[in-house]
Amino acid sequence: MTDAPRLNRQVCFALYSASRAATAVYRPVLDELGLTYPQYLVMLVLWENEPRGVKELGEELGLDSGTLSPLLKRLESLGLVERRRSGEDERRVAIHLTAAGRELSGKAGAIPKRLAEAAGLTPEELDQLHNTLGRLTAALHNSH
Amino acid sequence: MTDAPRLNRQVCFALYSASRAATAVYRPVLDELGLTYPQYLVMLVLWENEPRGVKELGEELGLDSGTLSPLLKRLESLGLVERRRSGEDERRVAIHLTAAGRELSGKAGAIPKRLAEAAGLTPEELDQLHNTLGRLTAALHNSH
DNA sequence: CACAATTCAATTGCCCACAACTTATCCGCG
DNA sequence: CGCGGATAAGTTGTGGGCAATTGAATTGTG
Repeated sequence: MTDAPRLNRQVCFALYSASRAATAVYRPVLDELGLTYPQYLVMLVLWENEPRGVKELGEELGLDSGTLSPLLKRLESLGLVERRRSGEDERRVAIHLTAAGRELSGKAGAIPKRLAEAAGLTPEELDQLHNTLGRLTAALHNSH
Repeated sequence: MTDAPRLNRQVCFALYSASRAATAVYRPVLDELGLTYPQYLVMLVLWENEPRGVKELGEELGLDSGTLSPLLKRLESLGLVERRRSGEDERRVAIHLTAAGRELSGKAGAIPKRLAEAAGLTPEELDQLHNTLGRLTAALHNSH
């Protein structure tokens, strides 16, 4: 018996722990904006390009309508977003930013620095981590 | 303006995505055991050493009683675990494995290989990833 | 000894993740 | 044209995470 399985359990657990630790660092900052971390991710996508359909958002973030529909309703009730049924295709709901939603982008701009500061890694290590995680995620998705 | 903030958003999102992708790979295998991923983590800790108090489990896994109490009740109703109020300190609840809980360890032994196979990374890369994630998590926790 | 502060587990309430299902719309093909 | 399958979004139900609170037991201190 080698200890390989044990190492792998730790890689998986390490991912799970690191991810929760990262969102915990974001939490107090996002609290000031009144956003949760997944809501912040949705806003990031919209700040890049809007309007977007629910399905498009889901493809970017890897989330389904079961997660996004209520989340988007909350963003709408916060006044950051508007959901409009598409005229051309009545099945689609286009998510538009409101003026308040667009404004929030400014306040959010300083946020990512927090993680960089808290990470305790060099820029090279962060870059390599990003690269490895990207390949890992792609491989996991392709493994059925 | 550099694109550093953008890179960092991506590192954070990459962690979140990779973690979900990893648990998605585990899900079908764990389904056969009737466990969720966090339940599996609790069982892993118990297989190493039991009985354990709720707080001890929480420290190993970084979870609080709000998460663990209902999870442990589910494990108990599955017949894998028993919760016994400690005699010496009536505040504590000791989590014991049942015979069925101990048996499950055998079936679970082959699981970690799945992630290794699905990961598409070399053992060296996995090792380095594990190391980087460990340091990252520690730094994030120390950053208040 | 007595009382205040601490500790442990559980509970409540909110939000996310995801499977399974529903409803409405669209599109293609006979 | 009309119908059958595909597609978009929403709903329901289960199980995490996590903050805040509660209640019970223990510990520390005067």
